[in-house]
Amino acid sequence: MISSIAELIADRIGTMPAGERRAAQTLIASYPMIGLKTVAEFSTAAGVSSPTILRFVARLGFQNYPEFQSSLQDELAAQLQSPAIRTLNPPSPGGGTVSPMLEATLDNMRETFRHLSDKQLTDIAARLADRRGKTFLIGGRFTDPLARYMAAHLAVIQPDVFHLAGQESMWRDRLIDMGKRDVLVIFDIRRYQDSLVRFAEKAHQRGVQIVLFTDQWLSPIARFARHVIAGRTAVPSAWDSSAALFVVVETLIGAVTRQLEADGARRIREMEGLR
Amino acid sequence: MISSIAELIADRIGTMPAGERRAAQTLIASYPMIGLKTVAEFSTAAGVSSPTILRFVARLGFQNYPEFQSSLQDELAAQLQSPAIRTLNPPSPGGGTVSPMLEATLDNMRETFRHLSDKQLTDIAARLADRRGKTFLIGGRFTDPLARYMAAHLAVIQPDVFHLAGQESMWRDRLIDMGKRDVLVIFDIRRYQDSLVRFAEKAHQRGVQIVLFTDQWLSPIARFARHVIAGRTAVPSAWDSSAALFVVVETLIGAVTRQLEADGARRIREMEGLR
DNA sequence: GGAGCGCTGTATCGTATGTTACGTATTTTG
DNA sequence: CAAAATACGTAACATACGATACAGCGCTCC
Repeated sequence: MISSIAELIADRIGTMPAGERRAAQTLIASYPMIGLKTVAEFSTAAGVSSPTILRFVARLGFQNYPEFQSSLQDELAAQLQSPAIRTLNPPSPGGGTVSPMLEATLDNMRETFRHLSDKQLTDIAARLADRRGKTFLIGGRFTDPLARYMAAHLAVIQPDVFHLAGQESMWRDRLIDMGKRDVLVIFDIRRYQDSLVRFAEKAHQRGVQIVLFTDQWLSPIARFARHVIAGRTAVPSAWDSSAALFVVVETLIGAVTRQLEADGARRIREMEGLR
Repeated sequence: MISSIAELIADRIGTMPAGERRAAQTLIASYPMIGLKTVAEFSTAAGVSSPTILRFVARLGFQNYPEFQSSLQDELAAQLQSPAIRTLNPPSPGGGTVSPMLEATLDNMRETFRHLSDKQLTDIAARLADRRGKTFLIGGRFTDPLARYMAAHLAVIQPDVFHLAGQESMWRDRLIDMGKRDVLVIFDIRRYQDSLVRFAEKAHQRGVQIVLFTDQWLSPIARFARHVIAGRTAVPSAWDSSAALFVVVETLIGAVTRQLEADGARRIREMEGLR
């Protein structure tokens, strides 16, 4: 079974004429980067002419050069999605139901945070800690618990935190309370819910700043969002995993808490007194 | 020091207008593959126009689009040569908010699963998949979302799944419906809630099998529980972390789903039909 | 409420890129 | 050794890609 272009080349390099063989060798030598550049660059790097490069990719079975490049890109993408850690850490023995799931989840978290800068998080935290406006949270079918979780914590350290739950008509009417200074935190992963998209759009029209938690494919709500957090969700299971997003939520809760330290502490003490 | 384009984006995304920010977000979401494609593909993926993409790369400091692509390619090449060193998000200096939190969370998960045998999980999954009895789920102040999350998933693949919410008096009365064949899943971490303990005790007296999700210090409910899952919760934050428990929940959901494969699949198809 | 500014998309343009045709060189075969 | 076939490069071509000018729109600030 031939799965990569590199293998394909190794398979056919024997039957190639001299010029094309040089092309093949230079591609293998710095695989696959040269193949992503232009035909002209490729040809000079290999010391042959452009048509030779084109004949080379044609011999590999591609209709044209762009198709060849797309194939290389797909390969790269697949390679990048399964982080090196997985190949370095042997697929832990036993192979029960636990390990693959856990490993994938850990990878997801690392990947998610790799694409998430410290600055972005502190920006969002600052926005959430800004007490001039209200904070609304809402989630989809399976992600609403995340919204609840976040709301439960934020509500402890600051006022005006509202989790939008129940019937759609219920929270749709809350739009009337939302304005420019307010923040709407939305959780929406595949399959994206129309009702949420509509809600986000209307909120956006009212000037509400939207913080979106979604998957790597980005919910259409990203159109309206001020901040987008894209978490990895793929795991060897029938379901998508929200664990990475969950960890981001906890991180954010921690960051907001730190920013509200002074006020928050007093508030918490008061609360304790009320219990 | 800014070494990667991803960092560059994170640094400037705050100062970008809406359209360019969408470009930035889509690039980050599937970094860096989109950036290697054509402007047209990039723009449609981001839902903006081509000029916006070009303005975006210009704002990042590149003279033109090809220069931007070359830069991405160089980054990729460097990354591929030393897979072990992932330079995207450097171990944030100055002890940022991200790293310690994430590291602690990952450690928690590894520790949690180290003390959790495959057998224990499959046992619990089997119990939950047993359709002769009903399944009730309930959680504490901050862990109730976990119960909801689990309930939302289980309810899709089997009938008789109930999340106990609302006023204490509401779910206390549901005790009347619980019997020997039923399972009660309880989430309770510090500070343990008296109301939950009392509820668990009464359920236990009625012969209900209790599955307890708690922290490493074990809620008093462990006395009555048939299965106890102890997750690590310590993180460098003002709050405890439920992330490890969350991952266990997802793992369990996956395991139950697998056990109910045959029935579950038909059930899901039926549900799809109803939508 | 009006004027100004900044952002965004449409339409157009120039050009770099991939592609092809053709002539020359090189190798192969009878 | 001659003749044919194959391989390769040069040069012209067409397409599609990135770049730019311009107009419409919304927003902010007087």
